[in-house]
Amino acid sequence: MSTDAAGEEIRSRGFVTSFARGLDVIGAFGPGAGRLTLSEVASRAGLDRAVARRLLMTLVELGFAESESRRFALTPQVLRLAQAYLGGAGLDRRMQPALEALANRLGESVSLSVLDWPDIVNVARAEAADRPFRHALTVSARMPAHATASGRVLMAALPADVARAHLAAPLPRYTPRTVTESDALMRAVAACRDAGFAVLDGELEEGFASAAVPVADATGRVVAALATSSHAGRRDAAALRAEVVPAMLATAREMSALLV
Amino acid sequence: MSTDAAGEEIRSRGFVTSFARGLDVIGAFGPGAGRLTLSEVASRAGLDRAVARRLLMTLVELGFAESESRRFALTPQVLRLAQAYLGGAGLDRRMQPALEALANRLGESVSLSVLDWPDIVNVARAEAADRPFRHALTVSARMPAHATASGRVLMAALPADVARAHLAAPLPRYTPRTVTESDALMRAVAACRDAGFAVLDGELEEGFASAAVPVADATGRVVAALATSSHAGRRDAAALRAEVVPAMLATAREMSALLV
DNA sequence: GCACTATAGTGCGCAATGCGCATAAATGGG
DNA sequence: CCCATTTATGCGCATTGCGCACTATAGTGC
Repeated sequence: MSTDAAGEEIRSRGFVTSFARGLDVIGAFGPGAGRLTLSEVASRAGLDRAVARRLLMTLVELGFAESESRRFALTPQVLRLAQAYLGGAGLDRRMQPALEALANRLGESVSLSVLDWPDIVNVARAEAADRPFRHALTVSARMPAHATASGRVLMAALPADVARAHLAAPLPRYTPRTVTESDALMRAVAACRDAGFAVLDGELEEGFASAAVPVADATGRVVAALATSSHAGRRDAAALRAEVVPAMLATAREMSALLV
Repeated sequence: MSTDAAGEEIRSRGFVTSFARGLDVIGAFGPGAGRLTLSEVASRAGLDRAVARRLLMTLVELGFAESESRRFALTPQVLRLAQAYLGGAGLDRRMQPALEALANRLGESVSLSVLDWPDIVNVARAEAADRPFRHALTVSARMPAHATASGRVLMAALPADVARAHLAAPLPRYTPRTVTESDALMRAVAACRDAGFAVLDGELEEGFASAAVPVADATGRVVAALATSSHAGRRDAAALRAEVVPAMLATAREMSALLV
C-alpha cells in the first residue's frame, strides 16, 4: 500500500492496516448514515468494495453489525467499545453515588466530562432528583471545550505545548463574553490551573454560569472534570464560587479516592 | 491460525483476523482496567505480545489510545465510535427536542433505549426541566431488558426465534414481581406486541412503574423504545396507561417522522 | 416482459502484510 | 550491581488479505 503519497502520514512499520481500515468502516456509519449498502460503506471509507465487504463480514460475525437485505448497520454492541474506555478510565458507575450526593446537596445537576478536543464529552451525570432511581452513566453530550468550565479545567491539565497547539485553530464565539483569542485563553487556563477550579459566566450561553473542578487519579493525573451549571437568576458566578466550588472540591477528592 | 480448535467458530473466509484482534484489544480495557502494560493487554486479549503491540501502536497512531511511560490507555476518541452507531441509527440530537417536549408535558424524565441483550442501553434522555439547557444525548446506562418496559417493547420487535433463544438462559429476579420464566415472558412480550406498548409495575424495583412504546423508522422497523418511569406514589400503572401512554405514542410517531 | 444498468457476491493468483519466534535493550527490584 | 521481568526490535516464512476480473442478482425504464 502506498505509504508515501503526499499528505499521507508515514506509518511506523508496526501499523496494522486492516485494523485501521476496519475502524474506518465503523466510522463510515456517520451521522444520518442509516443503513448503508456495501458500495456506500466502501466509498465513504475509501476502500475497495471487496475489502469493505470482508471488514463488514467481520463486524457482523462479531455482532458489531448486522446486515439485512443487502444493507448494513451497526448494532448497539458498538457501545461496548465506548464502555471499554469508560470502564478502563474508572469513569463508570462507581462514580455515580458521589455524583448524586453532590447533585442533591447542591440542588443542581452535575456532570463529569473528559476532553476530546475541541469538545468536552459528558461521561456521567446526576440530577438533583427527588427519586432514588439509578441513572447510571450518561455519555456523549458534547460541548465546546473553550467555552465551558470543564473545558478550562481539562485544558489546564494539558502540557502547555499541547494546549497551545490546540488553540492554533480559530474558535467559535457563542456570546459576547466568549474568549476566543489564543493568548487570552492560555492566560485564563493558567489562572484556572493556579486556582484549582474554573468559573465561567455566560461564555457559552447568556445567563448561564458554570463551575468545574478537576478530578485526579491516585497518581495526580487529571482524568475528568466535575462540573455544574446554573441559571444566573438562581446563582451567579460569585455564588458559584462561594457556595458550590467548595462542595465540588470535596466530591472531587472523594472520587479521586475511588480511582486506582 | 487454527480455525478448527474445539469451541472455535468456523470463520467464513471473508474474516479479517487482524481487525477482530484489534477490537479485542480495545475490549481488553475493561472495567477497572486503568492504564495497562503491553503484557497485560496481550494476556487479556489472548494475543502474542508482538501482535498486541502492533495493534496498540495502530490505535495510538489513530488517536484512539495513548501511551505514557510504557502504559497504554484508550482516549475519549473511542467514544466517537459509539457516536458512529448513534448517528447512523438516527438516534442523535435530532431526537432531543421531541424528547424534551415530552418530558415537560409529562413532568417526568423520559429516555430512549435500544436492546443489547440482556440489557437495554440508554441512548438519550430528557428531564422535566425548568432550564432550557441543551442536554444533548446521553448514553450507556444499562438496565436488564427483561425487567423493564423498554426491554419488553424491544423484545416484541424481535423475530420470535431470536427472542426465544435469548430467553434460554436463566434471568435474575429483582422483586417478587419480576417475570423470570421463559414462557411467561414470551406471553408478556406477545401481549405487549398486540397492545403496542408496555407498562411494568415494580418488576425492577418496588414502587416504580414504567411505561414504554416502540419508535419505528420509516420502514416500520423498531429502532428504539421510548420510556418513562414513575414513582408509584405519583402515578401508578393504571395512571401511566391512561395519562402517559397516549402522549408517548404521539411522540413516538413524531420521532418516526424524523427517522429516514 | 425484456434489455440494460448498477450493485452485490465470488474466485483466485500474487505478494505484501502481518505473524511469532528469538534476540537485544531497557527497566526495576532486591 | 546483578538478576528477573518486561519491552522493543529483527527477520524469515507463509498466511492473510488484497484487488482485479468475472458472474449473479436486483432494480429500472420502456
